[in-house]
Amino acid sequence: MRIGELAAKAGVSVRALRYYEEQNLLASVRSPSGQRQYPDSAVDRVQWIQQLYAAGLPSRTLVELLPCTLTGEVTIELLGRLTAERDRIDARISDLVNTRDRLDGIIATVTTVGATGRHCSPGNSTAS
Amino acid sequence: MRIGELAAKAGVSVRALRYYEEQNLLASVRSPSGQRQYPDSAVDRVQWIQQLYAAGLPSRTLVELLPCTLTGEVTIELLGRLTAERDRIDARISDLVNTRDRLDGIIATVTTVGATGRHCSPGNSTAS
DNA sequence: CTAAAACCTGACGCTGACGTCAGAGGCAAG
DNA sequence: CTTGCCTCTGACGTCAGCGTCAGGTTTTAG
Repeated sequence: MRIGELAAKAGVSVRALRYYEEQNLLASVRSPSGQRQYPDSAVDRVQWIQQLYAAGLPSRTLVELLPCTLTGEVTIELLGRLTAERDRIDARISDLVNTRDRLDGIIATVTTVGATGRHCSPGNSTAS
Repeated sequence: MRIGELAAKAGVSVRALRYYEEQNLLASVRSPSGQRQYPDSAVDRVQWIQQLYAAGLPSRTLVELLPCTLTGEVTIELLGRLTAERDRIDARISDLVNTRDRLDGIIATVTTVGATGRHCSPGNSTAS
């Protein structure tokens, strides 16, 4: 498939795909005229890249870890990096849960509310 | 307290605090000579700001939501924004858990490893 | 009193993951 | 053959949350 189709299927922009190639995250075979050709498997790969980006991993890290997350072959250093990143994600999860719970607490104190634009505060459930 | 002390106590840079003020996230009283003065409560406030930043909320959103997360007073629209952000954080947590689990799966297939620099793959537990 | 440390206001620099525009070539349809 | 969409390679623009430097004032320690 060509780049436009891959972009559509993976839900990213064409620019993003060319950027991934620039970062050595995604390879392509070139047609005689220079157009990029991708196998079907590229869709999953791109989505996995997106997921790791969303987890906060920068492209440098992805360059190192992406191959082994797909082949399952890894050196012991890479395994260390892998578990380290996993732990960092774990930590971020904890932080987010913490923040969400705190927001929930705040929301709970002002749950009972009047009409649009009205003011409300903790003791304002059925306003006088 | 002055800005340097606040920075130290809150664990952020002086520059960050001035930036927060620029973004109307953190107010200060000025001494006659123009130096910023903060109350003790500013430490908690700054840490809360940091936590919300870490949760992915941009400063524009913080400007709207920060006051009511501290006073408990909120309009119904703000309550909507508040729960919306909570839900977005929830979604991010789900994504991260998903990613972490996938990484865990990958790590599990290569857990038993040999010496530094050695190669390993799923069936390589007690290498020959 | 003086030197160091802390503070001030601009204002430009940085990083990362792209967006976007320019200018040119490819490719199937009518 | 030309219309129109897709693709190509640069290369500069963007945005956010600060870092950092310049050049000057204020506060503090000795």
